[in-house]
Amino acid sequence: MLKLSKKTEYAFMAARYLALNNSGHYSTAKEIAENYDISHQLVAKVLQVLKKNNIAASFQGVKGGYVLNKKPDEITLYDIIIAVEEKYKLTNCMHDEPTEESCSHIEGCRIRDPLAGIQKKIDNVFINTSLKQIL
Amino acid sequence: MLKLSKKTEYAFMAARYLALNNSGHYSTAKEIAENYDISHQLVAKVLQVLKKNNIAASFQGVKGGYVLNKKPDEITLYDIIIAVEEKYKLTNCMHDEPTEESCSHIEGCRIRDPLAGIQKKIDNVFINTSLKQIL
DNA sequence: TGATATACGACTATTTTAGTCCTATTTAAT
DNA sequence: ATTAAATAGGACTAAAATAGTCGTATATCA
Ligand code: SF4
Ligand code: SF4
Repeated sequence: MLKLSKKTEYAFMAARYLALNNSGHYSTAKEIAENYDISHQLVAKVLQVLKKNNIAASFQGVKGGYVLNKKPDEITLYDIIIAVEEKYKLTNCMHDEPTEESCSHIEGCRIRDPLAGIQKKIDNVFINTSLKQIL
Repeated sequence: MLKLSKKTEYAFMAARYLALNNSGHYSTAKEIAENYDISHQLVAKVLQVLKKNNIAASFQGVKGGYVLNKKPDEITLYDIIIAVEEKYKLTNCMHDEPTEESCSHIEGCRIRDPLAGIQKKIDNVFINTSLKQIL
């Protein structure tokens, strides 16, 4: 309930690592995994997603790895969350255009609008926190 | 990921209903369930918890039911969440005193403190929204 | 005494999250 | 050329959290 997924935590960690190690060489998934003591493969996937969303840039091959694509103060935690979590929303009905599919109670529901307001405020918490602030 | 549980949604709905129907008679779980088209039993449980936490008062028997224990502007969404969700926290390590039990990565983790700050901000979103504001 | 309500524990099913495994491709160094 | 180290990414499994049901006890009114 209102918990951050490990995926997001790993993305924060990885981005943080890249921000702190921007000197010349590319940082690898393995390197990051060992530094934070987390699964190599999970970090690898998260990095791939960060790359896809232009938060990081990647280089393949033996001396390959990742670097950040922007300055740490230009990347918000919101950017990272949105990149990594397809389902970041307080309720199901906030994803697609609301239908019976997304929530069977949508008909009689009277808390949708207030919750949308809450959602915005929570979004803002993450929008207003840059990667730089968690270094 | 950062989703409200149905339990919490039902608690919001139930509290809202009680706030809007405070005229004399006690509101029953069945009544609320029908009004919002949700499971009778789930609402019942949620109401029991609200009672336990002094957000609502209950009366047993044939003409029994529930009423709010405070005015809608004296009840925050945070109160309701805390009542209903034992595990409302961004990360596992924020629950008990952090040990290896709560998170195996706690040793090398460098994002715990920043996340604690985020947690407070999110708490404040719910603390600063009263039941009255979602009527 | 029957009907209707709260109270509450145990259980099941479903969904989401976390994590692993496997294979392909790219590239630097030997 | 070959090998080793890296990204890229799909398929799969395991574990945990969520959602929902069932059954039974107790209280109260008519
Ligand atoms: S219950 Fe209401 S708020 Fe919750 S998902 Fe359904 S429509 Fe949205
Ligand atoms: S990874 Fe860090 S922040 Fe996340 S639960 Fe473990 S200690 Fe807490």
